[in-house]
Amino acid sequence: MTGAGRPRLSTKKRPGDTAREEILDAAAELFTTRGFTNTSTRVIAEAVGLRQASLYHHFATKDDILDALLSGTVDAPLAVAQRIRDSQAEPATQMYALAYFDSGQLGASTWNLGALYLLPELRSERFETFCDHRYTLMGLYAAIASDTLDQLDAERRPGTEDLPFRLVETVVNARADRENGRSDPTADAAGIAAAALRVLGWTGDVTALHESAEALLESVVGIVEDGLALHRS
Amino acid sequence: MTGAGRPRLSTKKRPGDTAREEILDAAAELFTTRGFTNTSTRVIAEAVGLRQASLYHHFATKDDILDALLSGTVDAPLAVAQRIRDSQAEPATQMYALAYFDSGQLGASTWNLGALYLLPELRSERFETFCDHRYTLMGLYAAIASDTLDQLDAERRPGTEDLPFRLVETVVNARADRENGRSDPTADAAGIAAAALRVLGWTGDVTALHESAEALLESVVGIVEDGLALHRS
DNA sequence: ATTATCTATAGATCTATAGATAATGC
DNA sequence: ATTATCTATAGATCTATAGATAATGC
Repeated sequence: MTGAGRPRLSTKKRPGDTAREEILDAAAELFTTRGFTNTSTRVIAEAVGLRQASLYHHFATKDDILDALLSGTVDAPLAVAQRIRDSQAEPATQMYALAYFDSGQLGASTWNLGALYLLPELRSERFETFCDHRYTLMGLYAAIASDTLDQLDAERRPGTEDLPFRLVETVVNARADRENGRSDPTADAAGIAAAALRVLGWTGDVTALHESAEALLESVVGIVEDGLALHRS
Repeated sequence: MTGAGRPRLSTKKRPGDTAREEILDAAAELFTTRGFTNTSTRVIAEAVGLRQASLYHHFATKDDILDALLSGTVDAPLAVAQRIRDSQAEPATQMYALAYFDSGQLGASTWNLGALYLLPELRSERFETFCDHRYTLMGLYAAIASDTLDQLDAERRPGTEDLPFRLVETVVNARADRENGRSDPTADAAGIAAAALRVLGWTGDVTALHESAEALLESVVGIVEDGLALHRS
């Protein structure tokens, strides 16, 4: 696996099977801890054990590194959401499953990349694809939430169907504050999923929902992961 | 009010009674639309109609500008939260009032400064005071949420008392997405406040709560605004 | 005299490109 | 021959300071 090419001056410093993965790992840490604009290509290269110019063999621009990282965070949730929506499960089960899966991912990923979603830089055309995917995911959340509301047939306030998505996103903020030294008794993935349903007006028992959601996810996540792995290779 | 000092080359371009206010207004727009690190002191000065170096007569560093903006967003909510907590109102009324006031402010402020809360730059010592104030506010939310949970005496999941604060913060994300061209039927302040209570397990009628919260705020906000104005002068 | 601006600039960046070099693979 | 690295550098920034200048205020 050492392969062709002039050898590096430095030994390997980052996990990853390819230079590309090593770079993404270093960039993810640096972007989340020091900020995107504040992280120079030189410090990324240093963290990997490369010279600054060598990054440009793998990524044409610094924006491309950011895009690769962000797209990596939305592809899996989007595929899962689509399969959940196409399933025959009850809306409430779909809602719980989606919120549970995503808040689990956001909470457990190596770096808190969700903290980059608010970057004004993302408004540039370069990130249009990523933003489209994220908005599609948001739309699926709203659709499932809307189905759930229909079933509960409580009074509907405008905007309520956006709240489950927003609630899941708060995992990012809670994690950022925790990493800033704030010791928080943050809600876990099941707590967020349950809250997403309460926000929609669900007042029933959550244990049964948790079970059916787990079953739904089991039938969905395996297929998605195979699909993504296939896509990558 | 033109006052002493060499005249500017440019005419006035920003609202504000003092140069300081003009600078803060321009910086707020630029930091939120182009990012903090990505906004140079030169473009701030240009937006105000000043030369770059002239900024330094009013702020010693660029960080000081950011700190002034951020502190401005947390001082009023913190004062309001403290008075609400000290009031004799029911916990649920306190919770609703606080969430209602803050999401109103976050949604209606001229610039979406809340989008800057996740900046890694804030980890530096320079912003310790701001972060402390924000964490104090978070603590007051948690305390009021905890009182509300006690009164509802439902089963308590760990982390639930943090959710109202997080839910209010989502106004920032919804607004950022809306300003990015995403047309959202976002929940308004009353919608967020009601959701904050549902998340805690409140299933009762929200109309009465809204009324009592309005009354509580009326008794509290006037005093707070006088206090802050006094403090400023 | 004090104030708020101005001009000019030092010194330190930063991104991306050009072209050389040292491996492997055929 | 191809690949992945290296060295060197152009050109464009950016923050903050030094010191001059043109008003008002006393």
